[in-house]
Order: sequence, then structure tokens, then C-alpha cells
Amino acid sequence: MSDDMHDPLRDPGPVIAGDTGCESSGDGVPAGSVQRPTIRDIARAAGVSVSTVSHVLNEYGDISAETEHRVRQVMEQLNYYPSALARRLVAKRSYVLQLLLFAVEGLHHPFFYEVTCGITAEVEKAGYELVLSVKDTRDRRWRETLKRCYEAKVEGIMLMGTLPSAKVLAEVRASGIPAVMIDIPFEGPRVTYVTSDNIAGARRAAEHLISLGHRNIVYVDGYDLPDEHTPLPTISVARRIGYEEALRAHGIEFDPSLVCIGNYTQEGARSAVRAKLESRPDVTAVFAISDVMAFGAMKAVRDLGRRVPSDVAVMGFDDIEAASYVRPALTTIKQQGELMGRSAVCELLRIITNPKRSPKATVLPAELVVRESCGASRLSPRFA
Amino acid sequence: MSDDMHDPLRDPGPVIAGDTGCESSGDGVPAGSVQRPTIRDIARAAGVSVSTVSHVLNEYGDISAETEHRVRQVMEQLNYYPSALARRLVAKRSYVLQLLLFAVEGLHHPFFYEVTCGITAEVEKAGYELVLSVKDTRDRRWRETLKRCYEAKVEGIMLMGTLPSAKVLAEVRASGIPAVMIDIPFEGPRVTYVTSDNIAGARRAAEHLISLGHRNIVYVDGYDLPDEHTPLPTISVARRIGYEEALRAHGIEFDPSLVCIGNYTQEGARSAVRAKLESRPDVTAVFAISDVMAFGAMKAVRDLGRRVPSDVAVMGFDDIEAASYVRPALTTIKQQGELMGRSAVCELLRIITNPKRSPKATVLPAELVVRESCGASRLSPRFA
DNA sequence: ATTAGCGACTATATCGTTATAGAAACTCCT
DNA sequence: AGGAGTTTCTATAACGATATAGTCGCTAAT
Repeated sequence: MSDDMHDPLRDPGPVIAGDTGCESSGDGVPAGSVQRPTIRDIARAAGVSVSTVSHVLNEYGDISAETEHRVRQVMEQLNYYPSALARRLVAKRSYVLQLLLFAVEGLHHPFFYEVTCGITAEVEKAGYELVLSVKDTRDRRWRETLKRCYEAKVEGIMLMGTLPSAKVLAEVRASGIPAVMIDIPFEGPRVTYVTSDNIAGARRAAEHLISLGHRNIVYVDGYDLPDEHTPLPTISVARRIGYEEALRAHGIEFDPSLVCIGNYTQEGARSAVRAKLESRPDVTAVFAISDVMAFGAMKAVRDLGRRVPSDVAVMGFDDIEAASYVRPALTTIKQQGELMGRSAVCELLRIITNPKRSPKATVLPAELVVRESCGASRLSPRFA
Repeated sequence: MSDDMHDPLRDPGPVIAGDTGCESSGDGVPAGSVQRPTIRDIARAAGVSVSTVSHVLNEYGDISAETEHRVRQVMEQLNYYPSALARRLVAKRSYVLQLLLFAVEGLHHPFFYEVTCGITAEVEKAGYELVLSVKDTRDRRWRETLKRCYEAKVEGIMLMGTLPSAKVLAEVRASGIPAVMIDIPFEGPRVTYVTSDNIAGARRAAEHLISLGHRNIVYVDGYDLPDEHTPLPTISVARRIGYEEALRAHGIEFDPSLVCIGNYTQEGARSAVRAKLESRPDVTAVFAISDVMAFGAMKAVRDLGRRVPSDVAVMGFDDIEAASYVRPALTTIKQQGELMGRSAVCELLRIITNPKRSPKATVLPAELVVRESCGASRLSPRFA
């Protein structure tokens, strides 16, 4: 065990319990920061001009081996790192992509995390930086965040989650900054989106339930926008279409009273589903448009002393890790989160680099993953 | 439904399945980017000097109401946003904090996501930007990422996850950049850490099991460093200490053969625990140092046709969301992820702003959350 | 001998801001 | 009338890099 760790490990210092007690204004001086050498210092120390150093740095190839070696040596000695800030200023490029995630309350939607991982991987590979911003959907100050993007000359924006308003989309499009929306079908001259095939996914989900003999299927929707009137192109809308298509295709009439709102949270879904199950004893299946809400639905079923899947089948959407942990394991629609993130970045880079080409939307397959929570057919085996 | 969405929603365009087909080098021109107006354009249009515009921008208070109004109007009209790049260059500050996350393979550790959310919230509040970088632990090119931090003149670094080498810590400390390690007890002149009280947490976990009558408790450790010899101050080490302390306090001798490695993954833990249970039929409890591995342990128990908790009790560590979804619900040690992230940022900002003050480590409480996976006492009720 | 071409290097303007130090016009005081 | 002090505005040099357009020798071709 190293010297460094033993002490702090055994003598943990003050234990903080509640608040962070942090009210720093951010205006403080960055004092104490060591003055790093500049290109001028290198030039002086190596006895050459700044131009020469710059040429070495950028591998112009017109510097003699001897001089180059000397310059590199000095750089090493003085621990020199060229300032990205200055470089970006003259290049008129920021090399920054912004990921803006909107989420409610706990923000605990594991799917976003998967997407984010895909994004970082691809951003890094391309030599860009990713600035991450997580905002509460109910926070009205999203304009400030966009303002930051303009000031920072962000080269591309990715939007994900439950937007606070359709105005966000409009403003991003109007800004002219290349953007890729994640799971939000919205387009513009330099804007496009990456999404799972939500319609087909939801259709498959509903069809699976129908094929197992279910007719009265509760649909657990996500988030109800507070007081917004502009319709937002959400996954919620798309999945609803797929659900209704499947019903129609099988001659089942859509019953609006079977729809309830789970707010994308476990507890929200739990109480909504419980209420629905109590008022509609004829319901035999629940389709929640997120796995987390499906977990809530499973709890609701149990709250009423009924069993999953024998009494009520439960279907999710996302296929987050936890879907395979729960018991019964959740039957759900798999979204390829990581791939979605990667695709978003790739398309964004294409829009940035090639302004002629009109941006292309990407739709990733959403496939059924059968586990246990929907059980087997309630029809005769011949039908299943 | 808006015009924008109907089309793309119904006609999803090309469906991409596998690879992203993205090999962009990042060197492309950012072509087509609209030339945004500069402070000079504003000055010219308003008929004043750049200095005047700058003074308006920074609220010097020495500009007449009339002039100020005119300048602001022009800014509005021309859609002017001051370049953060240029500002930062003269201010010699980047206003950037870097979060560097190291993780293995899937990267799917929900706990990191909670911490990240806490971090973004606090970073935003302080008027900084957060650059996120996720690297695979096995990726040897971590120096490049640090080099980026130097070049970008990042003001503070946060490190989280399973580091690839103790050298990362040494280098960060040597760099002089303020840093806060998350769940890695490591200190330096401008470096400190935020951690859960891992020793106490693990002690509580083990004590809970012991109090329920368990004597032979398998300890599922996390990641085994590949070929590294410098000891790394990890949560793994700390939790092990707590586990052994509890044993000692209750007169149970520590048995090294009860330790196995789960690599922080579900499947890793599953096979490791299964093997251990097969060779040691006397084992009645498993303590995994992460919830995800505890899920794997639960599966292992079932693989062998045994039951949780009646045959084998399972204890986790983290209290991720899924811990309450699984059945039996997981008894575990709660880490306050979000608070941890917030605390890290706050301390980091303090180090940045106040170089005199020596950095202080923060230890957050880690409490036992009793659910179902450890069941009740196997001793007489009087002892439980 | 002149000129063209090449290799190795450099002076200087520039990127878009802020900081520093002043200038011009005006009021106020003696 | 002459300075001191305000108020309002401005010229210019930074910040740390790159881009552009040279310069200065030297060799090779005419």
C-alpha cells in the first residue's frame, strides 16, 4: 500500500452529511495557477523565431533536422503545451460539440447513459471535445445554455431527453449550428435526427402482446408537458402510433381510456397503472414506453395482489441493463443506445464538414427481446 | 402535429443496422459556418469604438444611457454574441472543468451516471463548462487525454472509475492542475478526493450479515489490475478493510479463499461466485462490492438451484436504482452518488479559487439499506 | 555573369476580446 | 481665468497562437 493512501484512508477527515455548502460564484480568481511557457518562451530558449517553433509544431517540413531537434528538446524541458485557446481563435474553430440533455427530476434514465457513452467514444475519436450539460426539463432557463453555445462557438449540438418546449428545437434550427436530435424527429437545413424505429418497435411490442391473446392493453405514456401548446415530436407520439397501428391491424379498437401517464418514473407509473388496473379489471397486459415505467407497472400489479405475467403481462421499451436483472425478467424492445450515440456524432460531423450535403436522418432497428414478463400465450398452443 | 415531424416520422429513411460507418478524421473544414459579427462590427454599426462596446458588455458603468442603449440595440439586431474563446484568451482562464471517467468494457455502471448528474448541476451553477471524457480502462492512451487537458488549460480535473494505472494519479498531481478524485483516496498539494465512507460501509455490510448468523461470507472484489505493480488506492482496498474489520471484531478469522474477482460486471461475478459456491458448500452469504456484481451473485445462486436469501444471502454496495427493482430486492450499502458529484465540484472550485487553503478530503456516509436479499436472522430471534 | 529555384528561416498582421492609460468636454471651485 | 475633478468615450497593446509573404544564402541553369 502506498504512503499516499494509508493516511487518508484511515483518517477520513470531516464527514459531510447533507448539503454541499457550496455557493461559489465562479468569479473568483484562478490564482496560483502556474504560468505555463508560451511559444515565445520556446523560441527565445531555442534561439529561433516564433514562426520556426510554429512550423515545428505543425510539421511544415521546412525546418532542418538539427533545428527541429533543438526546438523539440526545449519544448520538452520547459514542459510546453501549445494553447488550444489561441489555436482555436486563429483557426476560427472551437472543436467543441455540445450534448444537451433534458430530463426530469432524478435524471435517472439509464438509457441516456448508454447513449452518452457512445457519444464520448466517437467524439474523442474525431479529435473533438464534448461539453456535457444536463438540465431539468422544468427549468425555464434553457436559453442561457444555448447562449453559451453561441458564445463558445460550439460546432455542433446534440439534444436528448424530454425537451421543455418545442421552442428549443426552433431556436436551435434558427441558430444555424449543425445539430442532431436524439430520438426527436426534427429536421432543418443543418439539422437532423437519430432515432430508434419507435413506430415499428411499439408495433412489435403490441403485436407480441396481441399474439399472446391480450386485447385490453394499458398504454403507459411518458411525460405530460406542463403548459405547452406547440406539439413536440416525441418518442411518446411515435410509439403511440405503433401501438395503435398494431391494434388496428388486428381489428382491435383503440380505447383512449386505457392510456395513462407515468412521467417516465417508476413511482409515477406505479400509481397510474394501479389506478388503471383497479378501474379496469378486464385489463390483462400493460405496455410501458420505458423499462423504468415497466418496473413501476410490475410493482403496481403486485400491489394489487396479482401476478406477473400470469395475471397481467408487462412489456417495456429500452432494454436497459436492469431489464435482465428483475424477476420476472422484462420482455422489452431493445434500443441500441450506444450505437445511437455513435451515429449521432458521425452524422453531426458530416453536417459540420460537408455543408452541401443535406443531412440524413438515421433510424435504428428496435427489436423485441422476449424474456419472462409477458409469459406465454393465453390462447391454445396452435395460436401462439 | 407540426409539419416538421410528420414526414420524417412516417418515412424513416435508411435503416442502419451495424456499424456507424464513420471514419471522419476531424480535420475537415468547418465550412459553411456563418460568419458571426465581432465586437468591431458592433462598434462600427453603433458609431462607437470597440472599447465602448466592451465597456457596455462588461458593465463598466461609464457609458451614458443613450449610448449604451444604442449599442445594445445594434447587438440585438446583428445577433451578436461575444466570443468566449477570445475572452478566455485574454483572461488566461478556460472556465473548463474536465471529468475523466475510466471504465471497463460496457461502461454500464449506473452509479457513475448519478455522480455525473450531480457534477453537471454544480458545474453549471458556478458558470463553468464540463468536458466529459470516457475512456476504457484498458486503453493505454490516457496520456493523450491528459495532454488535451494541458493544452485546453483545463482549470480542474475530476477522476472517476477504475484507473488504468497509478501513474495517472502521479501525473495529475505533478501537473499542478487542481484535481478531485472521486472514490479514490489520493491527495497532493492541490489534489484531494471525495469518497463514500467505504470502510464503514463495508463494515456495516459485513456486520449485518454476521448479525444474521453468517460466518462464511464470500467477498466479491471488483477489478483485478492487469499487469500493474504500483498499488492503486481503490474502493476495492477500502471495502476489503471494512470487511476484515467486521470479521475480526466478531472473532471470525479472515479466510482468503473466500475472496473472488467479479470484474465489476454481472457475468464476471456470476461465474466467479458460482465457482466459489460449488467448491465451498459451507458458504451462506455473499458480499459483492457493487450492486451489479450482487445481481450476478444472485443469478449464480439460482444457477445452482439454491435460493436467495433462504439458502444464500446476498449483499451489494452502491444502492443503484435497480437495487429496488430486482426480486428479492437487494439489501445494500447506499452511496450518495449525486451528492458525491456535487461535493467534488465544490471542493474543486475551492482549490481553484483559493490556492492558500490546503484541500480537504470529503467522506460521505455510506448507510445500510435493508431490503430482502439477506432475509432475516438464522439465529434465534433473541440474537437478531 | 545573371537569374531562377530551392532550402531554411523570419517579420508581421491577424484572430476577437479586455486592460491600461489617456483624451476631450464639461462642471465646479477659488 | 485657471486648474481640479467628472463624465464619457477612445487608442493601443496585450493574450498565444497561425498565416502570409517575405529574406537570405546557396546551387544550378542559361
